[in-house]
Amino acid sequence: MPDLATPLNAWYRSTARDLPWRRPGFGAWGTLVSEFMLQQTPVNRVVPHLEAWLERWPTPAALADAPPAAAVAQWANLGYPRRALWLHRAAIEICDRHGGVVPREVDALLALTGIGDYTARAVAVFAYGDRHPVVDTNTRRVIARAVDARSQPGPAAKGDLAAMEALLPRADAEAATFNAAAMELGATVCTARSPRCDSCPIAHACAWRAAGYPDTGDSRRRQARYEGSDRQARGAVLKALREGAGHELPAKLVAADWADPRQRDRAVDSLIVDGLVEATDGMLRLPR
DNA sequence: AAGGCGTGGAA
DNA sequence: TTTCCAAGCCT
Repeated sequence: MPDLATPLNAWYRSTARDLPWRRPGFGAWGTLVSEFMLQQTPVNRVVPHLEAWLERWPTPAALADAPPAAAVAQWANLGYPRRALWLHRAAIEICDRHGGVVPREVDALLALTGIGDYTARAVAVFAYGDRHPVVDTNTRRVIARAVDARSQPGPAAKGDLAAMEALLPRADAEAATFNAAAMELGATVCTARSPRCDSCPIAHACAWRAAGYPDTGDSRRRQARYEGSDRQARGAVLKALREGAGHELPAKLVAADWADPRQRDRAVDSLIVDGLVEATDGMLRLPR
């Protein structure tokens, strides 16, 4: 396997996007919040919400002191609102277990609510500069192509970490840059559709290119249709509560115009199970 | 371990 | 219009 880090890191240093969480001294809390928001939400939509969030809650303690309803409401339309609830819980856990300081150890990060293999290592690497493999969907696609000569990655697997570890430079700082560079390449050049191989800094070393760009199939999961789904109904219920005064409304008025009333009720019930909604004597509200 | 979970922009 | 896709996590 040829060295990918030297050309990729050089490319990153000259062309990487200027993003808030890449500013020097951005801080571990900012990094943690950004990573929560970036879980399945595009970069461009995250940036303004991240800045507003950190202005309101500049520390884990500040968020931990707020009611969960405030976090869910501030999350606005970023999607997957359970992440707001999980981030709020993580802030409480950081205060309870770590004195209000975002932990540095991967195991401690993994033990926080809403943090998995990706986010734990992203914080340890990008906030603290430690040496770990950081593997997201971009990195998996870059490795699938450059190393495994496949057109698309398989489903996320534990072995992904070892595959990235094998490519990682020895020095901490170079390893951190390589982690970020692999993600950046996947996000801007080695994209899922229509990759820009002409502009790729590691095209000369790419196994997929050497093999003639074979279509090796696509094992990714298909997302269920959103229009008319329970998920869309949940979204409508939560949107109403977010925008209601005091994040509270008479149950009968919440998404009252939803076409299928039984689906609406099902959505409310599932939101209550998830802790995103509370019900008391005819009222629905975001969790206090 | 396969499926559920929001939202909006691009192709 | 429909489908795809986006710095995943949890159960």
